[in-house]
Amino acid sequence: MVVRKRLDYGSRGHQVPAMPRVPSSARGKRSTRRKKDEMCAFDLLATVAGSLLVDHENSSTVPEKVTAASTYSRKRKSVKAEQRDDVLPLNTMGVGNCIVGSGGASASPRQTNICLAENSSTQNETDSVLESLTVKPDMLVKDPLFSCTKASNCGHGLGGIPESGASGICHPGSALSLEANQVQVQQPIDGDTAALYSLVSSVDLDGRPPALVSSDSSSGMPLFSHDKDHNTSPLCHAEVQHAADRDDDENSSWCTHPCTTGNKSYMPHYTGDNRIRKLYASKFGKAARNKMCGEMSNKGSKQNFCGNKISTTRQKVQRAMFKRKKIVRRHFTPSSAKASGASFSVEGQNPGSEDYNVKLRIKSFTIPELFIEIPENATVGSLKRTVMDVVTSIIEGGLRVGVLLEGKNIQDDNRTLRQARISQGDNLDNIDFTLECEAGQYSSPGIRIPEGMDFLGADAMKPLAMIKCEEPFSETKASYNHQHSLAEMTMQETSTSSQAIVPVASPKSEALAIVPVCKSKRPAMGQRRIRRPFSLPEVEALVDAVEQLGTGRWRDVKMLGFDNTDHRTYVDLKDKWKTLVHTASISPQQRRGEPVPQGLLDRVLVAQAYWSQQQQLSGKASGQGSSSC
DNA sequence: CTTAGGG
DNA sequence: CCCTAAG
Repeated sequence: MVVRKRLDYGSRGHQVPAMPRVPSSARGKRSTRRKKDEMCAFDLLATVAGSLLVDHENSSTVPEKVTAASTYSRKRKSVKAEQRDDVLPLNTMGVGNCIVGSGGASASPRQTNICLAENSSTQNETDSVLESLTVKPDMLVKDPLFSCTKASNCGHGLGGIPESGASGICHPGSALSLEANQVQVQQPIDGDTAALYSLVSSVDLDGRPPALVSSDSSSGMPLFSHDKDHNTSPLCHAEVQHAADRDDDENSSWCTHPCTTGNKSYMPHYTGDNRIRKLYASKFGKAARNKMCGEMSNKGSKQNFCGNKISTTRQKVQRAMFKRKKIVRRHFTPSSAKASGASFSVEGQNPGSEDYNVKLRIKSFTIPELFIEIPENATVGSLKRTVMDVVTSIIEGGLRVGVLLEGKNIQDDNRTLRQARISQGDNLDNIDFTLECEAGQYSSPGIRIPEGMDFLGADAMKPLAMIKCEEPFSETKASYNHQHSLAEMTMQETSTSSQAIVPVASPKSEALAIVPVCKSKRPAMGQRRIRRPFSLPEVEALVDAVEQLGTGRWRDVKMLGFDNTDHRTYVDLKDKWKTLVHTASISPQQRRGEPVPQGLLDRVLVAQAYWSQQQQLSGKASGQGSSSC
């Protein structure tokens, strides 16, 4: 193997003497890092997809008019996860029940199931190419509470790394649908259309009914003000429990102090000045920036706001390194989600009076047009995760609820349900809801499952998926069908209007699919790369390379052992070495993650000791001008 | 762009 | 894995 050397590396010898055994003392300094509470896709899905029951029991306590505006935008809250036991694995690929994102050591068991239902008859089920299949996350929650499960590590599959490799593409006609728990809300039958919107909308982003929003006095970060009108609408009887959305299993080795890892002794609320600034800047700042991007570009005022994001040239450079071989070929069109199959049942209807009970249920929630490019050896788990990320991205952007009566969109929010004839029994079967991306917030036009993830073969639960944004113009697109092309062209042509809503014929839904096109040049700017734990072969390669080259030449280490691995930068390798040294220096009981063979760890310690000694010596030598050793 | 080191 | 100062 040839190591290309830089010119300025001429002086150092590369021969590797026998390495002395030296007791290790290296102990990386570490710190606890709390993973951002990210909204779990499952929360979101359950939220959006929650069956809706409109019940008119206590109409007397209900304000006559509830406007949509009063409950539209809610602070997103996570809903306490409940264990569910009726997951419905429908994976037709025979993979069975696959949990996307294991809960790890988190306190509450959380899991997410996304089932893949195959709709197309054209694919080969025996190979593992997830091609042309219908992605259908299917979730059932049995009880009427607003319960949901979640994958504790979901939500941060962002910031993908482009990679070369063949990819398959999910059939554009894929539909993503789910059924979820029920949310009961009470609603006067004579309420406004807006009130109906509100009820649907109120279970949207936070998974909490509006009436309960303000009750969360214990919520951790009171950074957002609650809605003022929270008490104006005691309509919801959904029992919603909330809890901080933890990410307990996100104990990245490079950011977790050994003392704090085992016990989740995080300090969620502690923030020193600096820390608070940083946290705020990096997390909310980023989020805010992203939002700003969407909003500002929506208004066409400062489209390049995002592009000009404060970023040092170094960062750009470093990121550019990842972009070099970008071959992202997944495309996802976040079309509007249509809550289809809404069915109504009417109880005790009393047409003459204002007292009828109307039960209204959204049975499923469909997101048509999911384009996912999938490499040959992607796993089912990776696909699930991808879908999760996609859906999260969609829903996080905010959703707008529309009400369709007999296919016609009811625009007037102030009309009463009666006026809108929604109260009439004979057309209750013809009500649909639409959920549309709010303000074109969707920010992940590219998504991709990296290939080559399963070095060890088996872990379908690894968080493999990643979302990757790319410039719409960059490379040749894989050949999609017309529909895709249309969406794609649309994206390119509406560059100034990320809010543009483009009708796209959807094979799966008779209704018009509305595609809010969000096209910002760099939608995922600032997205964190997905965490990809080093596999054993990778570790071996790293150790090999470091043994030969030493610890100060990470670029060469990369070239020696990871030259064809785009997603590992030399910084990554350096970091991994750091963690390896740390891992090797702690007791095996304290180690987490994929166990590294002790033999390898021993080599790590030896190499580390040797090369650090070499560095010291060379430092001395150069300091003293001349010295031989 | 690379390294080194803190977060 | 991110960020950044410093070569």
